[in-house]
Amino acid sequence: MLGRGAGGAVVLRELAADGSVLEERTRAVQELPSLVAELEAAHRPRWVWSDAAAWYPRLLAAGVTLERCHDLRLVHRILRHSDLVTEPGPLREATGWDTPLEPEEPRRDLGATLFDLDARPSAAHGVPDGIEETCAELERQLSAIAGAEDPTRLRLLLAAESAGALIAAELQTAGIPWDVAEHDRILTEALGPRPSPGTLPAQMVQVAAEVRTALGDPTVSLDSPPKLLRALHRAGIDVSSTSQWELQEHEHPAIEPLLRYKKMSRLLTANGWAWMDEWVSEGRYRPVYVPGGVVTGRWASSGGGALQIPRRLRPALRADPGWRLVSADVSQLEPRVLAAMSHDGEMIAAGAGKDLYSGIVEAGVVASRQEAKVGVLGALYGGTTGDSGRVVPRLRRTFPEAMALVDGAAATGERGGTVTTWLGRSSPAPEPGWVQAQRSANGPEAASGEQERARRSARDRGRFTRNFVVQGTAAEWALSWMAALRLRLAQLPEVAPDERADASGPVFSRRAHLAFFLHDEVIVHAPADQAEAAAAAIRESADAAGRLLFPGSPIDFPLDLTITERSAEK
DNA sequence: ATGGTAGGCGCG
DNA sequence: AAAGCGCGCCTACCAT
Repeated sequence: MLGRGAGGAVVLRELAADGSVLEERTRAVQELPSLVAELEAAHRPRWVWSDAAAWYPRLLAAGVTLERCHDLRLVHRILRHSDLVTEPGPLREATGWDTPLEPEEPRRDLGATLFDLDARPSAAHGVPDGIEETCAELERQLSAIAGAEDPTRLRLLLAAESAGALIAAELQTAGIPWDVAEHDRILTEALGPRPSPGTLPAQMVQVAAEVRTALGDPTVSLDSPPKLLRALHRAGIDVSSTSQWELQEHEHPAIEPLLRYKKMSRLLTANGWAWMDEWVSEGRYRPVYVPGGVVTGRWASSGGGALQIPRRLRPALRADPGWRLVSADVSQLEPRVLAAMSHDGEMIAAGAGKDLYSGIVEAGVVASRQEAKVGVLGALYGGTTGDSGRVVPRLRRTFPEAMALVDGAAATGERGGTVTTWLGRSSPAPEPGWVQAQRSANGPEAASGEQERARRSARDRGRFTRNFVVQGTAAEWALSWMAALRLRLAQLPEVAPDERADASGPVFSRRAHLAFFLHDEVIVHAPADQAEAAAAAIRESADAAGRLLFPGSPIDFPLDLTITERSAEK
């Protein structure tokens, strides 16, 4: 266990399995990496600390990686809400362990403040990290886990979540190998050459002129939705917003160039040259990942937009010379997870060894893959209208167990209840105001408008809980996948770093490492002669994750996997 | 000037 | 208004 001691020192406390203290040492923070490395090599312990985001980057910067940890902050957030926890003790009260997930300012200067205790993100947002409070929190958590309804399952979740905390820090340290020249080429092709600051790229200027001509309005601003909307109305285009999906329903010479302008504008403002200058350095894009940042357990990102990189920029993701990108994504992760959770034999069979949507077509439920996809998404999201509304009832007949699971989750949510993922993450309880509004809308004096609002709000919540169990369990599968993969990659031998690969820092320039994660997709950056081994590790880890979560289930999780030098747009 | 919100759009 | 989930980020806009 690591915690802060008096005078800025770090206390390292070794605990036995029964919680008794074996040994305690106090060290200056500069001495921490070497001591931790020594103990890691000797014992492979589970490191307990307040917050991996606070402790681990400095160890990584010193070249130290760890196998396992227990992240008190992330674990607390799960235990605090989990319905599996029957003896929560003080865990459900608001404490410093429930602080916001992310630092106020994304930290992109890991080197500068590496050994500056007060600059640590935890200090900034108040996670307690003194050794005694760290120890006390661990005791509370262990006791809550031991008393839980299904401690084995919960422990899987907590271990996976903590592994995710290690992985997120490692991803940021390693960075994504990013080809600035290719990025610039894509921008230049789409927008024209990089303009001087404060001016628009040439091709955007030209397209904007086309739009203004077609609208018969030489000065209208295309970047202000209200002004643009009025100009559209003046030109006889009857839209209620300026969004692309509404615009494309209309016939007018201004529409096509306007949609083109919007695409260009989006690319420039979200991932243009300014983004490149801010987020890419030394051939690495280093976004900030926020494990557990989404209520369902998915990761979020903070700064750099790691989870929103547009597909058209994917070719800028390029392996170092002599290295490869091994990319893999899971086909239809969420419906497969649902099939396994609900033991729906028909749905498991539809996806067995092939594309699940095609399997649904072959089962005779719908005529086309597109229908199958829209229907399944409607089932997961609670769609009631249009194409998905038409298909969902048929899915309900063919896949009764799967549909009963999500329908049940929706019904629970509508009643104000909480739902729980496969491994034990529960949805937050509704706000007291929500419960009150539902109660009063059901009372005898409720106005019809109030009733309608309350019903809509109940249905909204039902769609949230419906999706929560599936999205959350899929996130658990993905964490388990990455956790297994990380350990397998660590078994691959180190190689001699070349000059360019040094950009990954002292640890990851010498070995295959995770470089990117996006909900159901990973990219490993590996030396070329280890690419096949890395691919095998990715596959084995996916199988392992399936067996870990759903032992004995015939469910499979097929991957699309490629080994390339440059990421494909797809 | 600063801060919060909404529109819009990128990702799964 | 994307028919139906979860996010983050940019800009314009309006309140303070």
